[in-house]
Amino acid sequence: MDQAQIELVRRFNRTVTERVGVLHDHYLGRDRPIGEARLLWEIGEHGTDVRRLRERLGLDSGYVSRLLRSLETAGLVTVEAQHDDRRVRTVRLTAEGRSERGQLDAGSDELAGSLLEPLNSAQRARLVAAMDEVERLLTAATVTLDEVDPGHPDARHCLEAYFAELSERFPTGFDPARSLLPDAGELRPPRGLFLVARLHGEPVGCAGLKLPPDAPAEIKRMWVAPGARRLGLGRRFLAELETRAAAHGRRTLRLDTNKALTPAVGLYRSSGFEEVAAFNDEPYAHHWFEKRVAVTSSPE
Amino acid sequence: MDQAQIELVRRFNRTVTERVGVLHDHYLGRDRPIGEARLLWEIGEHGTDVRRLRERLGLDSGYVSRLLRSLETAGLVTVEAQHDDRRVRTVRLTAEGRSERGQLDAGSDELAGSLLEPLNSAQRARLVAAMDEVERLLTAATVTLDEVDPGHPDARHCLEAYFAELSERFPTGFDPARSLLPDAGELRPPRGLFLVARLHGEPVGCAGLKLPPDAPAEIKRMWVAPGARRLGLGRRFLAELETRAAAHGRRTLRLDTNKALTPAVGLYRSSGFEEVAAFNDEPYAHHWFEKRVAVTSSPE
DNA sequence: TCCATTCTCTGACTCTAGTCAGAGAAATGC
DNA sequence: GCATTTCTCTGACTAGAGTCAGAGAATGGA
Repeated sequence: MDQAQIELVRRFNRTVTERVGVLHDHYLGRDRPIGEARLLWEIGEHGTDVRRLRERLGLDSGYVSRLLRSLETAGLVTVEAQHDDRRVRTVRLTAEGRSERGQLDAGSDELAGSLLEPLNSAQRARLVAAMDEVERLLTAATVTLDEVDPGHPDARHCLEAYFAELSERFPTGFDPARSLLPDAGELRPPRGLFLVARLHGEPVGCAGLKLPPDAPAEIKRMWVAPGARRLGLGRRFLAELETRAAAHGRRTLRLDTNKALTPAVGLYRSSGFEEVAAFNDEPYAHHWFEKRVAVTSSPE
Repeated sequence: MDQAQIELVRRFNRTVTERVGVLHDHYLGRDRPIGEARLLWEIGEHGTDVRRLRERLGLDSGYVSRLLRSLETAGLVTVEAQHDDRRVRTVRLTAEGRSERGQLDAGSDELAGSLLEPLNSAQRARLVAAMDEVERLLTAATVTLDEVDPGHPDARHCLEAYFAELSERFPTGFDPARSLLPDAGELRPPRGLFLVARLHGEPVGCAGLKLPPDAPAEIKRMWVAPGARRLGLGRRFLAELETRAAAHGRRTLRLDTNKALTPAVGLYRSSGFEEVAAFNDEPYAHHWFEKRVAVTSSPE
C-alpha cells in the first residue's frame, strides 16, 4: 500500500480525533458520565427493552443494570417488566430524561457548529463536502457481501423492497406475475446463488446470479437500499458476481433491465457491459446487456 | 448556521469516531495502557525533559512521575538528572523502549492501512483526497491571528524565515540593506501594526500593516510557513488587514511584490487587488497592487 | 410437574486515569 | 547565607468503566 497515503490517513486520524475529542469533552462531557449519556441516547424517544440495549452497546448485563439504576434514581428513566414476558424489562425516558437527551442532542449540534464556525462560507462548503465523502467511503468499507439462501429473512426483506420500488418506478407499475421471475431454486446452489449486502448487520442490498448449465450466467434482482446508495455498492455487486461467474467457468454474463432505472443502465455501461439484442422476452425489459468475463484458473 | 451542514458534520463525527475508535483499540490498545503509550510516543527518538513532556501532554506532575516510574521498571526508558540543572530530569528511550515505540508506529500504519484496505484504488484515492481536505480545513480553523509587537520573539522568528526565503527564491538573492525596509516603529502602533498567525501556539505566519498619516495603508512582510500553506492563511491575512485598515479610516490598501512570488501575485489578484503603476522605488518589486476598501462605520 | 434456560440484578473486584497536598532536593535572587 | 522558587516525587484519594460469579424470578419444553 502507498506509504504517502498511509501518512495522510495518519495525519487525518490525529487531527480529527484531537479536534473532535477536545470539543466532545467540552460540549458533551460535562455533568453526566459518558456511560450513562450513551445509554440515555440509545434508549431513544420510545423506549427499548434492556436486552436490546445491552446488545447494541455491547455491554455487560451487570453494568447496564447498574447504569439504569443510577438513571432511575436520578429520575430520568422508568424501568418496568414487560407484561407478556415478565423477565424482560422495558426502559422508557421520563419527561426529565427526554429533556436531558435533548440537551445531549443540542450539544452535538453545537459541537458540529463549532467545527464550522471559524471558517468562511466557501471553506465550510468544502469541509462539509469532504466530510460527506469521507463518511461515505468509510461506510462503504464496512459493508459486507454474504452469500445467503434466497429464503433467508434478509434476502426476503431486500426482495420485497425491490419489488415495491419497481412498481413505484415503472410507469406501468410492476406485476410479479407478468414478469419472468426465476423461482427461488434458480438462485440457490447448484443452479445459482444469492448475495446480500449488510451494513452494521442490517440488509441494504441484494443481487442474484443464475447459473443455467446450458446458457450464460445471468444477473437478476440487483437492488441497493436508498440509504446505502452512492457507496459504490452496485459496482461492487457486479465485480463480485463477475468473479463468481468466472469461478464457475462462465465466460459470459448477461442481464436485462428497464429504461426507468436510468442510473443502473449507466452503471452497466460503465462497468463494461455492452447492449445486445433481446435474449429473452421479459415484458418489463427495454435493454439487454452482455459482458465477456475472464475465466479464472480454478473453477470450483 | 445551515442545519443540513450540521447534520452532515454530526454523521461524519459519528462514523469516524466509531470506525477509527474500533480500529484504534484493535491495533494500538493491546498491552500498554494509553497513558503510558502516549508518553512513550511523546518522549520521541532523542529524549526530552520531564517538564516539557508534562506541558505538551497537559498532565499532572505526580501522574507523569508515576507513569515514568512504571516505564522505567519495564526497562523502556531511563530517567536521569540534567547535569547543568540537577532538578530537571531527562527521559530517554532504551533500545527496548525504541522498539516498543516502533511497534506503536507500525500499529498506526496498520490502522491507516486497514481503513483503506477494503476499498478499490479509485475509492482509496478519493478517500485520501477527502481526508486531506478535511484535515487541512480543520487545521485552518485552529489557526489564530494575534496582533503582536514586531520585536516579539514569534514575530522575529517569522521575519527571519521570511528573509531567508526571499534570498533563496529571488534569482538575485535578497539583501535587506538594499530594500525599502520599514523600521520596526512603522509596524507598531500608532504608525502601523503587526500580526502573527499561530498554530498550536507555534508561529506559522506574519503580516505587517503600515498606516502612514498622509498615504494609503500598505501591507508589508506577509509570509506563511511552508508547513502551513494551503490553509487559506494568506487570504485570511488580507481580509484581516483590510478590516483593520478600514477601521483606521483608510480607503486604499496597497502593496508591492516580486515576480518570483507567483502564488502571492495570484492571491492578490483574486482577492480584488488591481495592478497599478509603481508607487515606490523598491528595487526588489516587479508588481504594485492597490485595492479600494470599504470604510467601516466606526473607525477607532 | 419439574428441569433447563433466559433475563436481570447484586456484590465483590480490577484497572485506568487522574487529582491534590505536601516533602525534599537543587537552583536563584538579594 | 538564607529565603524563595522550581522541579520532581510520594502517598492518599476519587471516579469512571468495566468484569465475573452467582442468586433469584419467569418462562418454555418434555
